[in-house]
Amino acid sequence: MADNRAAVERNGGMRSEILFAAAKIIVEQGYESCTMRTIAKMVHITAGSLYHHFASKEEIIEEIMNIGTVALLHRVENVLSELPDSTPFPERLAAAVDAHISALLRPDAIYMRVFEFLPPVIRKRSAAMRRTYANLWLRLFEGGVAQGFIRRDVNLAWLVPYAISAFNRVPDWYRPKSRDEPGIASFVADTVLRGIARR
Amino acid sequence: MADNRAAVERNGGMRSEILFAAAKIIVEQGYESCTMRTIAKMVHITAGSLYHHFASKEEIIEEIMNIGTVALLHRVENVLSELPDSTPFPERLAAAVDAHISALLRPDAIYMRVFEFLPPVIRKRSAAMRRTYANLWLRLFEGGVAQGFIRRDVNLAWLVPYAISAFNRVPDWYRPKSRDEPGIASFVADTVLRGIARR
Amino acid sequence: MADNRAAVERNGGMRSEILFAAAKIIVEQGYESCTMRTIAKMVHITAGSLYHHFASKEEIIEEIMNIGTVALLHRVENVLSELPDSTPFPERLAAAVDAHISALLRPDAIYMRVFEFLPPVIRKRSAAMRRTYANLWLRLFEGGVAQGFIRRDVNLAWLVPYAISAFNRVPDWYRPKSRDEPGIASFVADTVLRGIARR
Amino acid sequence: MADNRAAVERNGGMRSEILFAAAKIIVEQGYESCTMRTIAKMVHITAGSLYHHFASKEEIIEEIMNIGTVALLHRVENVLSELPDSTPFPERLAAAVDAHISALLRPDAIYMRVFEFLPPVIRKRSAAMRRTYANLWLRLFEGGVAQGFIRRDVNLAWLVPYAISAFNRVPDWYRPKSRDEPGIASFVADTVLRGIARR
DNA sequence: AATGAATGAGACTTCATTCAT
DNA sequence: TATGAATGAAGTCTCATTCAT
Repeated sequence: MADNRAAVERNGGMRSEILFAAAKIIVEQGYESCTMRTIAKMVHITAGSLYHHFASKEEIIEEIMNIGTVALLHRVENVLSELPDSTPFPERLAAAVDAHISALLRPDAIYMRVFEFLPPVIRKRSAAMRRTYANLWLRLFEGGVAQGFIRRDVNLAWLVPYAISAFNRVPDWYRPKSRDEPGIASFVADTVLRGIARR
Repeated sequence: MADNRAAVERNGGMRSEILFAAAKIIVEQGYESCTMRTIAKMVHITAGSLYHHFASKEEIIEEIMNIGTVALLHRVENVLSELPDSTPFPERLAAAVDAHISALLRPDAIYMRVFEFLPPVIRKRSAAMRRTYANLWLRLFEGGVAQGFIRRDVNLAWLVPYAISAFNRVPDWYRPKSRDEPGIASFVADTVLRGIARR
Repeated sequence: MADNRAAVERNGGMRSEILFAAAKIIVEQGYESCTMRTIAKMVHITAGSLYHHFASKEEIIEEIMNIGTVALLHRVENVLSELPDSTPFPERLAAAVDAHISALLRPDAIYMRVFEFLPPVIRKRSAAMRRTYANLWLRLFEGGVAQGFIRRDVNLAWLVPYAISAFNRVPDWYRPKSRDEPGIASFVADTVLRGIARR
Repeated sequence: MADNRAAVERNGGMRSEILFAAAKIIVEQGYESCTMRTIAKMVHITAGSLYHHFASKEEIIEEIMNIGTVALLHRVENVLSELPDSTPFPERLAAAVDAHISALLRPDAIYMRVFEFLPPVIRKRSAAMRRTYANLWLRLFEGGVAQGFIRRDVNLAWLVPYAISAFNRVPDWYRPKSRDEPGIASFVADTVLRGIARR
């Protein structure tokens, strides 16, 4: 459930193996190294055989991108929806930031990290879904404003992409020491919260 | 002087024309579109002729990457060094953030923006120089701590890459309305400062 | 009976469905579009399943080609054999030309039209059968000579392929206006007859 | 001047070598055998190198097709324009038929024969030029009608494609015995003329 | 019979690079 | 310096065919 790899695996083992292999290559070696040949080699078939499972390379990449985006969206949505409605904003924010960042940091959360490695041209294709995700955060912050936790002069239209882009880059520079070190998500959530808090 | 194009121009006009062309292509069309042929076409020579100026494509890319990093480094260094030593940390931070972000947002600051478009494999080659830049920010923040503006519990080893990566992504989502709108850099500097401030 | 689809249907419905599908694709979309996959899709099976009915693509194509040639041969033979032996040559010629051309023009006469769409390499394989068909026409014309309707100086060895190739191309350029317009066959028969007639 | 290979050769030896090689393969082995690799092999370069001379395979094929069509058009046009205006229709027809057919029969007239080997989809691209050629023949026949050599009831809209398609197929079946045997063109011209003649 | 997955060859094309001129 | 032609590797993709299930 770290990402929906399990869900994918239900139908067509090879199909999900291919998606996983491609995602792994992208995150570990970069988008340029992700060719039909390298993907095929990783799942022990030939490049041509990939076309029995996907119509094109584009389809593979797009599917990976969407899996990752949807997984991230669902994960944060779920975490927030499990909190009582009465939960104060700081706690909600901490939970959401933790959901986002700790998801990215899991060694098996390949799909969610893919997006950051894709060339801009391709990224644009998931613009709609990314906007949905951004809206989730916007509503979260709007709740914070309504509850009086956020200064009224904070421009939420800037805050949302600023925050999300900062979250997304954490795996680039953060090397966890112990597997469950919670510190980094707290640090980020705390820094963001104080950055926009009233008082 | 937005970046050190002038400096480059000293040794051979064509050489710098090539670098500029390659950088422009990368930022405007993506790394994938930056081939020896597209570069050559932009400077009105043939692909083969590029090899009279550079030993390989790698050399071109690497040089661009370094130019950008060095330019950014010098820019922020200069801004900070022009401030009196007595300048309080908040002001220094604001100046540095503004230097970094507004540099990236200038339409002609091609070199500095290149880095974000390069594949990870290539990016790694400028790790040393990026570390130098990170150290500049580390010293800045350490000053803030020494002056008592930053909480002692803030992990600067996390803060620096967190902040820099957030800065670098601003051009991805921020579309300036008027040419000289200063708001975005202030917003970022302010949010960061409050995020780490004592009290 | 326009072609011998009925005869084919005796052994195995699927077998003839495949042949018909392949012929249809060739005539309507061109030989290049006729792949094992496109054939399979048209008969609602998979490409691999085709091999339960035919040993190879070659076999399919060759069979179609032969069906068409044989169908044409039989059709013209039948028309001629139904005429009384006393029928004068001009009438026999008109009947034969009509049989050939109007067969090609029928929307359902797929098999007979296939030949003109096949690459030369493949066409050559039906050379023997085509020669048989040519001989039919040769005998027809020899009858015309014997009856004194054809000038003695006409080289029948040239006339036969010249005429047949002209007939075969009619569907390329002739677009019938009404379904039963008989004009085109008459035109061709008339032009050929006058072209070789005595006096 | 049999075709404009000479003219082509003036600019870029390799370019015309490629065109000639491709045309040769198409006529001798069929369109299916004409791949970038077979073309390249014939001119002793690699497949990739072909792209220094042509942007795509399509460009090569189209150029060949046009060279052939134009060459045929010019050839017949020239022959007719060299005849005095007073030349009676039968003589004009004989000259035109001879120009067309004997051109096709020359061993070096590769380009002009290519058209008949191309798949319909590709042929359509030269429809305009082929129409121009058809118009040339239409005017020729209209002259015959005006001079009273052709029966008024002959449908010229049918006659033109009927005749041209018959001419084009001559190389398929006619094997010249001596190099300059003129018989076949006379035979065809004669047969056509009598086929449509008044009286 | 039928399928779905796989294959290996080969299709067109692009790329960084080399080198004689 | 600059070029234009060439290369070899690699890219995506299609095809006829095979075979265990």
